[in-house]
Amino acid sequence: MSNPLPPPPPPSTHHHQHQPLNIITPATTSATTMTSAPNREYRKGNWTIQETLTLITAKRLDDERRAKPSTSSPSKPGELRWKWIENYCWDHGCFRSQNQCNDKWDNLLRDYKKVRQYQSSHSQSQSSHPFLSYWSMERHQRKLHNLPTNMSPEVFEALNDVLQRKLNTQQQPHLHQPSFSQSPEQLPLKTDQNPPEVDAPVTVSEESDSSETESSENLDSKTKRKKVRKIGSSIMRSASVLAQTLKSCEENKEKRHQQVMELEHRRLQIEETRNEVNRKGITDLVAAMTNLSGAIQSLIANHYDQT
DNA sequence: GTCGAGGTTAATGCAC
DNA sequence: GTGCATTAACCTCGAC
Repeated sequence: MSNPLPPPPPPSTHHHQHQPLNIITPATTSATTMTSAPNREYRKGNWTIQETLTLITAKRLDDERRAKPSTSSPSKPGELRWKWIENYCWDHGCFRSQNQCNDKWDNLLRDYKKVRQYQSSHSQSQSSHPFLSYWSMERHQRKLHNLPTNMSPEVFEALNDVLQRKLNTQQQPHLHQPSFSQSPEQLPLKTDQNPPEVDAPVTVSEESDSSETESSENLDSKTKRKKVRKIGSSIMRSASVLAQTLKSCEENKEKRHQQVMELEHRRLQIEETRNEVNRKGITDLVAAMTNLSGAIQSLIANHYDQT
């Protein structure tokens, strides 16, 4: 578990690209209880999946840490959230700065939401042609749909987990709505939902916002749009659950009807067979009687001849 | 100040 | 070398 490698110092931090605040940070502002390095050389370049997963874990732990009201330090005054995450990452072999973590998180969320949006909104199109899941798409197909081309399932799952936990912890204190506290995979990936082509290639409904009794006089159109989106997504989710239930109900009804028809058909067949057997029995009986009477008659005739 | 969302830019790698 | 795709990083805005 422990990372054997020390922070790999990049050989040279020559040509920079818009370097964030802290290429080498004294970390004097670190308010976490974790590692506080005197100076750090942050890794550049693309994020590996392992780094990404570490970041996601850090984010989840940070959310949990902050969600607990009673714990020692939910958020110390002045504490920089992303500094805590940076420290966690640093302790787990991901040598990135807080800004890098923040940016990466933003970009991850964008991709995640695109995929989730696609999965949930297109899943219903089974009527005409089968829904092509993001995960079974080719690269170029993903591109066609303006989706990230290489989101890995592990990362998606991990993000999903974090967002679900967050959503649940946000909802629980206010109102207990067990209906949507499902397991991580459920919400976005149950692709059989029924989103009625609602429109708007907008970003995803993050959460079904519950506390919105605030005054909305000063909200500009953008804010309104966001709220409408949230409400819309809540309605969509409810509608999809309802549609799912109705659909399965309808399917069960149809199945039962088919079973009844099948039974009826079988009963008729049996009836017919029985009739056939009866008819044949009677015919045989008549033939036997005829034979018998013929035999009796010839017997009588013989008797008279002898006398 | 923090956070999320969204737009944008710059660096990088790859194919031709 | 050029064009394109990808992605890290920057920037702005609004909400809290």
